[in-house]
Amino acid sequence: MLKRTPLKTTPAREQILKLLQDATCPVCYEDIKDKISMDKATFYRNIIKFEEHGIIRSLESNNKKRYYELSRQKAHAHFICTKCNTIQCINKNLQIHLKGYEIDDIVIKGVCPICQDA
Amino acid sequence: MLKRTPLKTTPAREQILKLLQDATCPVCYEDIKDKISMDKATFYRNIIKFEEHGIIRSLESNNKKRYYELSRQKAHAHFICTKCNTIQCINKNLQIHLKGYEIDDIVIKGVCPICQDA
DNA sequence: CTCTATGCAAAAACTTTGCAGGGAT
DNA sequence: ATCCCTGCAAAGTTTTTGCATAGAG
Repeated sequence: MLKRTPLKTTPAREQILKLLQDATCPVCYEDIKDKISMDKATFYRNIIKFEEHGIIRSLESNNKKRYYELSRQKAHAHFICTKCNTIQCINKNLQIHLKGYEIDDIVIKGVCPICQDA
Repeated sequence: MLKRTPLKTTPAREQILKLLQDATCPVCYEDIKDKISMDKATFYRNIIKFEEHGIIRSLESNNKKRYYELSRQKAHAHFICTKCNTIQCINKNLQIHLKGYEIDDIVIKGVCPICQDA
């Protein structure tokens, strides 16, 4: 992934990308900070670089945090539970067209089945 | 709006609700701070109360800010431009069903026509 | 060897909280 | 008279920046 960009390959970058690769849903810094060995400044600086080069996409939950995923994954919608703040990927094909608008992501907000039971 | 709740009617609350009523799209604190005469703590505390009582809904743009609108308005989708961070209301009827999920809002992210030209 | 990347600490941006005083019912 | 509401200042949370050093190509 890095080879196609001017970004140098470093242990920090490999760690971040490996974790994103293994993740089944978008993750935020807090989710992975114990699994990586680098300063938060390094993490965020690399995240910015990755976004600039289209390696990852980001979205924000309603808990103030920003979540990241590899953009290599096929474009898909996301469901954010406003109770537990988890983000799930929706693989159902949702076609939405808005004349003149470029659509990059669809975020559905609501309450997930688990939180509805509680 | 306030009469149906245990919340007392105060000048601060009336100002906030009036501004939300006049707004054509969701607004954040910064958008209206010059148009209201109250401390930001009062603003945010009232926002929280309004949400608790279902008077308003909120959503976050990708600029860290939270945006608010009256929930009295018919439910509708929102388009967030990731370039200029504006939020527009989409009145087109988008029906999305996800078994077991309660859907409260649909947020479409992308690039608006104006930013595409630039 | 050069320029990019990193760590640490401090700052920034937005929102929340503590506390004492004021106001609605 | 009782609680709810408000302003001010300070703290909290997540992300960003400055600066000196380390490391990749």
